[in-house]
Amino acid sequence: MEPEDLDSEDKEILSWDINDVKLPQDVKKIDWFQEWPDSYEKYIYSSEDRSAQRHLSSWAMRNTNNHNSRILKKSCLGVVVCSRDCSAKEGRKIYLRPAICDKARQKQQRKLCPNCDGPLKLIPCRGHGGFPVTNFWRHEGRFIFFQSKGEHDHPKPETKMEAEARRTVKKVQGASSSVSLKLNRGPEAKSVPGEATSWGNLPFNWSFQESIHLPGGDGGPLTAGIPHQKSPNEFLFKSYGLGGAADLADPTSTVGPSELYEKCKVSNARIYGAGDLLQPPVSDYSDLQIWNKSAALGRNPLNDNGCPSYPFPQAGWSYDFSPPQNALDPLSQQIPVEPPSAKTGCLPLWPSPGPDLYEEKVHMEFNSYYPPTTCHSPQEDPFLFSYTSYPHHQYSLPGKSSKWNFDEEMRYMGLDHYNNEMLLNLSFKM
DNA sequence: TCCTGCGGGTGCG
DNA sequence: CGCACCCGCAGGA
Repeated sequence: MEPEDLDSEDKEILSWDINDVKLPQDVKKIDWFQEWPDSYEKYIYSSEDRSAQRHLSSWAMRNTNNHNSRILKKSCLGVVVCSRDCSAKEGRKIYLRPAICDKARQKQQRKLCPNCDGPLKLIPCRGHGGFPVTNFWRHEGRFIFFQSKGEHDHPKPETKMEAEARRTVKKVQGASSSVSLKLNRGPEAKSVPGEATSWGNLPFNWSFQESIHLPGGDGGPLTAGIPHQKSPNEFLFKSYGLGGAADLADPTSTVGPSELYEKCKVSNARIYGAGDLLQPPVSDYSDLQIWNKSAALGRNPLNDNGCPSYPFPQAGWSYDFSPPQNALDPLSQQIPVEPPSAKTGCLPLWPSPGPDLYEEKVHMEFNSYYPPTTCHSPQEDPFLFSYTSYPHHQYSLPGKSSKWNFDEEMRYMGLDHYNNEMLLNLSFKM
């Protein structure tokens, strides 16, 4: 949003503070959920945004009692690193997610580095005047107001899901090292040549996206040349094992951040709908086919399944179509959509998917098990599968998925399935 | 077992 | 008074 485009009303909406007695209610633009809010940022989410409802953040944020039941305050715990500063494969650093629970965190710090068995150490966050960065959440009417104070002065930890998946895998590994991975593979699953096959390799094959140091980078989180810090392709890399798209996914690739982002745009475009690139031709109604198909089922194909069910179209609401600064919550991020309107003159989502791509999408939606949500976040979107050309990952979830129909998938896709999916993908990486 | 939110309580500036 | 932080509790996954 350009400042000069702001009218006084917009300015008023932007000038709120989380502590204000009265927060703006005439909100015209709700924000994409920000997984990695940093600096002094404010966002207004829909009260139906599941990620916002859960006050999620990929930073390790713990609850802080501010003795104000109206405003939830959370403070950052920093990141757990290897005190030996060891490096995993491809020079990736170990940035673990601090446990939120105090006891669990103490326990965590007694554990050893999963890479080198060295002691772990917690780097506290001191990004807010020497104190941890704080996030504030406040539910007000149809909106959830978010405000962050401070700038994280440490690398990003694993995301919550990565940490959970790592724990899960570790548990599985400990419980039965002889369990055949075949149990987790669908009949169509194929191992990818060159992939490691040990569970023990897991974390270093996928979970340390934050330590990815692109050539020319500053060694910190991905920022240079990229307006957000975590591209969907990073997620694809770590969770979907898109090793086939080496130049996109491989953190050791010589592709620089800007180039990477340019390449990302292709697959991001549909989702983020950002800028000129993302404006689909008005004549392109292929997405509406999906919409209509699903409308027949009485649900919004783009945000159903426990994702915010925005009244769609929602008069008077729109989303900022600039790219989110952070990756979306893969869990439940709705895709902010705006119906075709005189205002934007464009359709909300993918830029210009041709018929073939559309067909592929439909095929995958109905015939393949795919990342379990129809909240098509960039990370999960089956469309990205088509773009990223990685057919190996069209597999079926044994048993359960075989009886799923479209409607059930819409209904049931959630974190658990997501995690299942992650594990399935992990198995491909190993 | 851990996450999350709540709230009582303490200490500091 | 605001803030950071400790602690325990409860509900949930």
